[in-house]
Amino acid sequence: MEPKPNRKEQSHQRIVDVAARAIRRAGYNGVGVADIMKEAGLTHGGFYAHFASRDALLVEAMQEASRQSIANISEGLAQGRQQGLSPLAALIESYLSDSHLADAECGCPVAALGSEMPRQSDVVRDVARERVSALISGVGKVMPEELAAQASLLTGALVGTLQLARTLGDNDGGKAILASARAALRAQYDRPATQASDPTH
Amino acid sequence: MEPKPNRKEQSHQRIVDVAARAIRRAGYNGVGVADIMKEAGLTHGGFYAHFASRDALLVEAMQEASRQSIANISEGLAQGRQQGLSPLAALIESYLSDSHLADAECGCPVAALGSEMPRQSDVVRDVARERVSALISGVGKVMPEELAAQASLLTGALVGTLQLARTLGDNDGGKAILASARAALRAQYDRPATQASDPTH
DNA sequence: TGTACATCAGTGAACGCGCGTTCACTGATGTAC
DNA sequence: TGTACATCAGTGAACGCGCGTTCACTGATGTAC
Repeated sequence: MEPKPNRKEQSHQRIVDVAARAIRRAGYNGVGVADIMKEAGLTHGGFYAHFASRDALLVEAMQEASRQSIANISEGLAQGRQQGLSPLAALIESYLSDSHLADAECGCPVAALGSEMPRQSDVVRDVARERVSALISGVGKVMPEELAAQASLLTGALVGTLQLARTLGDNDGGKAILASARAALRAQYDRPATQASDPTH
Repeated sequence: MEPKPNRKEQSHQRIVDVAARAIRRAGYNGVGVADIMKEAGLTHGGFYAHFASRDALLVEAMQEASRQSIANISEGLAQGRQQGLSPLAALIESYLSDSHLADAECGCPVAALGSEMPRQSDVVRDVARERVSALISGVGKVMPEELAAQASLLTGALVGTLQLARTLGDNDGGKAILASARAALRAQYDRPATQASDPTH
């Protein structure tokens, strides 16, 4: 299928990789085209041979960031399984981990960019919407069936709690919030014998 | 104490009011000094007679936005009480209401700016931290005592869920998430006879 | 294997624009007499 | 009540800078013979 990427494709991928990290570190508006090209070992003039516009790069960067984040989460689930955790417990522990607090650059783009997504141009917002929907349904697949109706709430809780912790700081303040949220979520969702709750009430 | 604001104080307050809405609508970087002054009926040249820098305005705008948001939430609690809701149920219903989804400009600044807060300059980030802490403790005061340990998790859930809904859009997609989150939260937290859960497990 | 040439990824100077900030000036407000 | 003057909030032109974008050019890659 994809035998060996040629020189241009390698450069393209390098730019997208750099941008995927840059937007999570500094926000959609936080890094310019010239910075990204420089970090990729190129000069800014060549940018438009790879992308029609800055927005077009943001779209690819969002997709790449999601790909990386999904891989990270999958790895967290696998590690949790080895430790005897349920998939849901492993998700909670890895998403709300101290390392995810500290390393936004390689973490979930929805948490890193949540409040900025509604304000982006149409193409960027479209891909953001898609990544949010995918995150919610991914979280839902990790939950036991009788709790699936709470997938969007749990997703919101994970994303929001991480943001609050990051605002308080990568120190005791932020870590304390994560620890308390992990404990509360596991007490709620991850009891061995879960009595089904009725969300329609 | 404050008998009657003179002309300059009136202008100052008008600029801060405009900015408090602008940052929630367009983000910290979304509106320039000139735009804000224009919307306040002034020209941009006079700005630095009121503020030492753009950042100084952002600090005051954050505080004003929080003041307004706290007033809105208090009003929601009062309305909920009239309808026979518990304080916690009223908070959930008003924070995750369709009108809060649609009207970010007048809503909670933590939800509107959550992912951008960690990236601001020191002074802006300091006030953001303070507002986040105040929001968490405010949420805690509305919760029954045995659930107080979950204040930061619930705050994260409210903030994150609203952001996800806003990204999906002020339409069926966003509204559906809010409705499901309201139902799930009230089923979890707002049962008439709450059996205390043990978050320390 | 070696040479001639076409292709094309990347370079770097330049553009127009909007931003935060500065400053000399204006014109209204309010006080002194 | 009316005039003269000081104060000061607000004006608008100008600044330097960084951004996204364009484009003529360079130099390396790879194919044809």
